[in-house]
Amino acid sequence: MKEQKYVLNSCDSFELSHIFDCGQCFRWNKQEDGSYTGIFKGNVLNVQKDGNKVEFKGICDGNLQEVVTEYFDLNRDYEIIKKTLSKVDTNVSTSIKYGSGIRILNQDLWETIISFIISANNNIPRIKGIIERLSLNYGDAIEWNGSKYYTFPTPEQLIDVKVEDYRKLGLGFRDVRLYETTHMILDKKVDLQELYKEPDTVKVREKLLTLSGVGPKVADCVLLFSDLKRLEVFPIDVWVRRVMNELYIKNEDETKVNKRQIEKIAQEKFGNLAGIAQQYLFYWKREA
DNA sequence: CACCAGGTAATTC
DNA sequence: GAATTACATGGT
Repeated sequence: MKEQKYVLNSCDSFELSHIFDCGQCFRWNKQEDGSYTGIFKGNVLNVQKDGNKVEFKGICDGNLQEVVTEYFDLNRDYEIIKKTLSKVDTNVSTSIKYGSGIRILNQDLWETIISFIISANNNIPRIKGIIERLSLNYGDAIEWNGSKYYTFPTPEQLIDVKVEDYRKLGLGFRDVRLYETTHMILDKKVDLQELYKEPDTVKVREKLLTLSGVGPKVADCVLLFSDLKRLEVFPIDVWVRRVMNELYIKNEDETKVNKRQIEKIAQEKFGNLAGIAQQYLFYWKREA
């Protein structure tokens, strides 16, 4: 673990607020100076944007440039993606202008699974609080700039944690799900390393769905937001259902809109970029 | 004091 | 099988 710094001199499609506030991640917090500090994959990092320059500094195990390139998916050309998606229609084009600096992160698979199990029927401030308490209690402390940060606990660090312990941390009814899924992964009933090797997204999805507390929505978020990175996946939550109904279906009662219908439209309009389109639409609708 | 929050699983029809 | 309901917790 060593202190490192890396500066990116040109960066199209990179806005801190778009990336960190679009609902894909829970451990990045805005600082008073406008920068963001976060903990991911055992690293503590502060990201500051100044004009067209992005400065990354923090404590990192490997080479910071490589770590950042991977995590922020910097080798993917979002300008081309935005150009393609903008052609779909004016609504999508508007949403892209609104969230022009969004990038979908390559987050740790295990952490993403647990985080989105916690997200079920929950709100973002509370989700963040629960994840912080989990990390504080069971993760490793990393000191940086006079503050302590806590890594997200590994499955092994949770091996002896009981359902009641989770309940005390304020997890609510998700306590059992977290316990069961942790042990399914520890026992390799679902082998996370194997998931990376499976090219068929449908099969990976089926495997994720066997985990406790993982339903269609959570599985899709994991496929899209983790380093499984399946950009064709289109998670449907209340916001996405709302915006898709408003734009394309126009049913009187959005809660009654058929999920298959939304998936079909998303596939037809956005194809293998559906997940990215979902993020622009979600961010646009939630912020507006 | 109802109602909601990036749903899921169990139950019921 | 599709539709309904319980599930903790903290904030309006």
